[in-house]
Amino acid sequence: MNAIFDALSHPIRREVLELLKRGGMTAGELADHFPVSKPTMSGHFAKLKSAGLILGENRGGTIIYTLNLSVLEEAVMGFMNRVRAGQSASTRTCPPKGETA
Amino acid sequence: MNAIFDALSHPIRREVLELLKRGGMTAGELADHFPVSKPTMSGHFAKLKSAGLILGENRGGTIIYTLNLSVLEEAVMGFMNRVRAGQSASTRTCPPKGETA
DNA sequence: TAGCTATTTAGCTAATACGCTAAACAACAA
DNA sequence: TTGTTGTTTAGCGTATTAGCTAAATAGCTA
Repeated sequence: MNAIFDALSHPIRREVLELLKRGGMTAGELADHFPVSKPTMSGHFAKLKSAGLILGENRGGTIIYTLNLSVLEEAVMGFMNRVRAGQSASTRTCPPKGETA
Repeated sequence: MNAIFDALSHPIRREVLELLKRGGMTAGELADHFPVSKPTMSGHFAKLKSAGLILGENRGGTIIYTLNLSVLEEAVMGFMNRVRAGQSASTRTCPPKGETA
């Protein structure tokens, strides 16, 4: 939980997650999207990875990072549900089961 | 966006939001739930307030904080939708409109 | 082997964040 | 006015974070 929200607190790291939504990208490709050095980006990747939000696959010299969406979903939606618990239907994200949207 | 995710990065601040889900509480009531000093809690309230996540109403000497859920919803769900965009139906949070859950 | 590309690690600086105590401020009661 | 309660502000110490450059590591190609 903590590591995940910590990881989400930096705008570059949130944007990395967005870039990965369509599939894997190499560390270099990702780094090229941001105006900071590659070592700095490597630190951001490390934080995202240790939070479990991305996975790194080593493909001979280059590393392909992919989004681990389920971990993000579970942490963020779990928190939102805890904050919303007991709220009225008007603020629910989804309709109750068995009802039409 | 940034201020909101920054505010969410500290576990005490997330828990404050959860405590406020059922209604307003005074700064002192909130502070009593945590093992840190009141000045420290005051700093956490200030951060939550400047992010727009809570509102403080001054009722003669004591301050009542309330959750501003819509700001939290908009930021967090907005981000989740950006990260999910283009994902398959199996990972969607809600069923498409007009379908039964 | 050497050389090239991709990425991380090491080491540093500067800025930010979090905690504390003591003091200040505001509202109310005696 | 004095005291009491509730809360924030001021000031400080320490830890963490984010950025940099330079160097190290890993894998490929020739």
